[in-house]
Amino acid sequence: MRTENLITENMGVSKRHLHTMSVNQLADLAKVLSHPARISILNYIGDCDGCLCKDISATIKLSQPTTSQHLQVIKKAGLLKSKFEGKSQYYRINVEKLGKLKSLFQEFFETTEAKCC
Amino acid sequence: MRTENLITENMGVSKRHLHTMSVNQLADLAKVLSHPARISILNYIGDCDGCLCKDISATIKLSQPTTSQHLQVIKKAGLLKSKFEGKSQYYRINVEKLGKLKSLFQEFFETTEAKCC
DNA sequence: CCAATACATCGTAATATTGCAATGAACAAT
DNA sequence: ATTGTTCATTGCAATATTACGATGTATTGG
Repeated sequence: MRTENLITENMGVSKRHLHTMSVNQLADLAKVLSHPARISILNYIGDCDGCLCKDISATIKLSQPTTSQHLQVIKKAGLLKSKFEGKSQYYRINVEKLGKLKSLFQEFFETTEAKCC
Repeated sequence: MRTENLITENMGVSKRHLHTMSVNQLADLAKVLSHPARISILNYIGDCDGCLCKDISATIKLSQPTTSQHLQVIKKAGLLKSKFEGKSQYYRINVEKLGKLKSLFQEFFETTEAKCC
C-alpha cells in the first residue's frame, strides 16, 4: 500500500518525448499560430515585407513590449528573419520555414484523412 | 501624475477583439494542434476511424484522464464527433471542420506569402 | 445483485502564456 | 552633449495549460 512516490514531478509540462519528431515540429509551429496576434503579425509582415516593430505594434494595437515579445516567439520558432539597420530592426518572413510548416501540415492532413474521408 | 488605474485588469488573457473573425478561428484551431498529444490523437483517430479513449490512452501513453481532457479540447474546437454505444464512446474526425481548418490555413498562406515570395 | 469496464469530471500541483510599465542600450538628429 | 527614436529585456500580475489520482456514473457480464 505505497502512497509514496506520488510526488508531483513534471507537472504542467508537456511530455514531448512520447511523440515523433515531425509531430513535435508541427506542434511547435502550430503554437506560433495559436495566438491571433501572431497570425496578424505574420499576415502584416507578409504584406509589407520588411517591417518595424513600432509599425506592427500600431497596426495590431498591442503595446511595443507585447509586440516585441510575440515577434521573438515567432522568430525563435524560425518563421521570421530580422536585420538591424541603424536603430531599426526589419522583420521578414523566413520563406523556407514557412514552406516547412506547409509540408508538415500537408503531411498531417494526409495522415488524418487517411481512412476517414 | 496619476499612478492610479494601473490596476491589472485582463492580465494574462488574449485580446481577441483586436483581430478579425477568421484570424481568431484559425488561432483556435491551431491551438488544438499546438500540443503534440493532440496531433497524435488526431492522427490515430483518422487512421482507425471510431476509437475509444482507452485505446488512444494506451497508444499515446498518457493517462486516461489526461487523454480524455485532450479529447474534450479537440471536440470543443469542433474537430471531433463522438457517439456513445453501451459503455464505450467512439470518437471520429469531423471532416467538415477539418476542411474548414484546411481552408483557413490556405487563406493564411496566401495572405502571408502575398508579396514576400 | 455484484464486480469489472469505460469514461468524464473534480481537485490539485506545477509550469506556461499573456500583457504591459519601467528600464536600458544603440543609434540618429540637433 | 543632449534629446528623441527604436527596440529588447526585466519584472510582475493574472490567467491558461498540462498532467494525473481519486471519484462518481453508466453499462456489461457473471
